[in-house]
Amino acid sequence: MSKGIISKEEDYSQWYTDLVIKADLAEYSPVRGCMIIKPYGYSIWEKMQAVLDGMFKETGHTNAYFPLLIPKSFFSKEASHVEGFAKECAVVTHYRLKNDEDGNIIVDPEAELEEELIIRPTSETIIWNTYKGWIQSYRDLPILVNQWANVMRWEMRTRLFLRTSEFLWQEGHTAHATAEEAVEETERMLEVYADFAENWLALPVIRGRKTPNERFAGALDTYCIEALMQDGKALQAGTSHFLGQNFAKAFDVKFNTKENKLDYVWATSWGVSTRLVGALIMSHSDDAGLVIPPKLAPIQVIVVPIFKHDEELEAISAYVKTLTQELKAKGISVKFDNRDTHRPGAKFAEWELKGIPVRVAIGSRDMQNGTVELARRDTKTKETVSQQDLATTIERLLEDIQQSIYNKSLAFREENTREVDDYEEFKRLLDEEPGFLSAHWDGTAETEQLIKDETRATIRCIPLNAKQEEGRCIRTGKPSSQRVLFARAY
RNA sequence: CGGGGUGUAGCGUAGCCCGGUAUCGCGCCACAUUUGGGAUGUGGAGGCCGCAGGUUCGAAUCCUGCCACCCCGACCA
Repeated sequence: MSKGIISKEEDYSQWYTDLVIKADLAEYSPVRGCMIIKPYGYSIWEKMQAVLDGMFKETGHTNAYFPLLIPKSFFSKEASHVEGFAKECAVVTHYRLKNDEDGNIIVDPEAELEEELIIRPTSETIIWNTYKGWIQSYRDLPILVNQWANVMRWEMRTRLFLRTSEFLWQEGHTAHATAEEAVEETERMLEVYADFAENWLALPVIRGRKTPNERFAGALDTYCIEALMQDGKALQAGTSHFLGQNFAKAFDVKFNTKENKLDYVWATSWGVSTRLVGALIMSHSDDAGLVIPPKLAPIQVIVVPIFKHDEELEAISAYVKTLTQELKAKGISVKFDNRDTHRPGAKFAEWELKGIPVRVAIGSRDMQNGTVELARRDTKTKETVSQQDLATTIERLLEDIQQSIYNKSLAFREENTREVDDYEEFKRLLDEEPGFLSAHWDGTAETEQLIKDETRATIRCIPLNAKQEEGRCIRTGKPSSQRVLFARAY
């Protein structure tokens, strides 16, 4: 176990917080519910952004930017949307401060805004207000826009990365001529997220649809990817919404069809956030610190020299310089930790805490033998290998780590996904062996709510690949045609 | 907003009942010895004891008010 980090077993949620702080990912800010993302944490987010952005471009999207502030009146236009977000909006009411008689800074009561402005909790309203001006004809469609932005939702209970009042995300907003095309887009982007989660985050996810209760405010259908964390709780890792014509109607966005008829535009929106950093931490890390999948690690290889004298360090440095060039030629990022202020053991612990996938330790003995000590973070194993073709050895090792982290997470999820047909057993499992529970549900919001009230478990999703199977609702015994996934969730 | 708790050095804390300007550890700085898994020794710096009043010769300690944060619940990517 690492210094200053409580073990996962003892207190999972404290373990998570310790890790975020100790690994230098983020810290608390002076403002409640907001966090400071530190350079190391931000560099992970940047890697995610770069990959996702590439995927969005690949699927035909382009980036744009819409304002942080949204006129309050925009919000009231889509009824369920207001209802969903009203309780957590920060509102800007004034535009000036001044000094009062005592010299204190106060809000200038004279500087009240005519129309209050909402700090965006999401951008559908301002975007659809804008799209109205962009769309007249089917020839203007589709519009495939994404924006990278911050948003604010005044959360009551916050946790670093998982739920903060302000967070960073991307939100895609597309406009289409037909419902089919919009649904296709919704599903396409869900698959982009699933692909990203599985092949980059090494995080297996369930693709599914939300129940009406859990839908995005203003959506006709919400698709999601759900992941299982190491404590058996579920985490929604990304969502993609089919918005139907709701926003087009609210903002009066009509277009001329090919048949020269007037119709409302079909919409989608989809997003993932810095919550993914939290998902990354919670799914792979251990008591020694972070475990970052190689494809997202800001530094993939750390090289630690072991030396007694400057001459030894020089000899090692010369070798490391060559190695570094070879690794960089293969697109592998590497850092040489030649600080003389820390001893090797301290460096090992530090880089383990930060989750660097591969460590190369090299001392005089290795230099004589033509070897290095190669350690992998995920399994904490190490072996002595030849310097011959080391860059290639490392390249393969990184691929192997990426795959085995994924396999491990997948095995964990499979072990902790259980089919249940008895309500008492359902409740027992939630308490004693938390994970996904696959159970029949009668399809009503009432039963869903009842189960939630009684067990604190929610329907995470209706899996897309679920097989049709006759059964009886776990709570009411009414007939059901397929299983849905329940879990306690973040 | 309800229930519980905590504010003392960068971090974690002792002291508070029973008033006398603050303890210990980590970290930090200097020097020396060290370096194949978190080094050791010696010396040193660092505090408006959350804020504002009050009681008192004297308040981290007692009293009053305020503020902030954390944990548990209702809301959520």
